[in-house]
Amino acid sequence: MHGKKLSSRERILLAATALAKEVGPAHLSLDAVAARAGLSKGGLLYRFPTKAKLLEAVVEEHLKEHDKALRAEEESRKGVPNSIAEAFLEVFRSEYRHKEPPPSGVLAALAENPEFISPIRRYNRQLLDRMQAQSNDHASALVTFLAIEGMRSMQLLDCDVLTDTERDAIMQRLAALLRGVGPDSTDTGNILETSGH
Amino acid sequence: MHGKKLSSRERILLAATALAKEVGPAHLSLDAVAARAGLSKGGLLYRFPTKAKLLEAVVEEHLKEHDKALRAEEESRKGVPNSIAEAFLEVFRSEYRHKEPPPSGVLAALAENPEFISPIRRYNRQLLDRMQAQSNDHASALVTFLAIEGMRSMQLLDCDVLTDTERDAIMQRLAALLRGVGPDSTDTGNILETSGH
DNA sequence: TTGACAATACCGTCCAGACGGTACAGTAAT
DNA sequence: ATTACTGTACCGTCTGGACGGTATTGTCAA
Repeated sequence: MHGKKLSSRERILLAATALAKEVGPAHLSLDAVAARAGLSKGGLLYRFPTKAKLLEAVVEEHLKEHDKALRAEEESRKGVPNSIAEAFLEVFRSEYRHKEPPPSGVLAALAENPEFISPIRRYNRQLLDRMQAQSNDHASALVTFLAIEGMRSMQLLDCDVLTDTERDAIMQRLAALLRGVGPDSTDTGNILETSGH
Repeated sequence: MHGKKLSSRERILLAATALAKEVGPAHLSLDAVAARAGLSKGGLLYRFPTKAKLLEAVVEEHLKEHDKALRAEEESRKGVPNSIAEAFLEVFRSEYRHKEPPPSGVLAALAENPEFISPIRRYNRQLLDRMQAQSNDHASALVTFLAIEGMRSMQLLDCDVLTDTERDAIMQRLAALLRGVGPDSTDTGNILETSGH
């Protein structure tokens, strides 16, 4: 197991996320975060001088972590068409397999001030651009992105209704979409070969 | 224009939703709702004895409205395969065309207490069951549901990154999926294995 | 017809507690 | 000396909600 000792910054960020889920995003208090992270309120405010800074860091950290995982998956697929969309799918699959909890801290940030999630908006837009730039079927890439965002959002909003079977079926169908199987695959059966222009 | 005479209940619910968006879901206060709805706090508390009851009503109202729109679309498609998924898609399209604001009140309810959205979870589960019960291609219905939920969630989370062109492309692709365009839709189990050739 | 009462739909005030943030003195390790 | 805190005390503000009062309308028996 990862019996690592965490930095206080990490402990604070984890505590914030855990508490946001437990008490509801609107009731995340600095006192509670400090207590949960195992330090005093003074110590917490030493690291993050305001609640806003703390929540910004929560969002930033989430983004950094997700990007790291995505780049890693991308690396192992260089050159393959739709590699980014496939990597995105795989990251979600992996998150799910490892039962990673939803980033409820992000929800707390949003609840506090909707502006706090604009880094995520920027990131997602860039991601979408990169996806489409190396895809020969924009619509499929888009649908994949959206369906996965849908699953992620459902988890984030504590509103997941899918069975494991359904989730598997979806992921398989998305993988098929990305490989060009599906509508008009009969007359464009050479997608894989003609991808490199 | 429309009828002007709204009941105080309606005014309150609308005020709550509008304010949740303006001040951030976590900062929705009874005082502000009362002021916006044009009555006193006492009056508000007369209609909704607690904040919890108010937020429950917000969620319930949202669900009722959505269900009404969905049933109407369904009605005009009786018997057609995938009619529910198609109706679901059409409801979203219509919401978007009419620029209906996202149900930010629901977000305030979630921020206050994640339990408040469990009616939505139940509703979505039932909807999914109904969708699949009259579909011959479960995976397509699921993907449609998810992609639309994805778009809806992005709007709700103030995180929409799609251009109008992209949204159109997605909806067209989803419509095609639902019509069963493409290869046989009976068994998609081993598509992955047969893709490399 | 009238007087008594009751239900509906609020208004205005007050308050205990929670929360974000400040201030500051002290400590232990580097 | 600096960094990274701890611990306590405190302040101003906001907020949910309780409470008592009020205006209007309706009901119904005498």
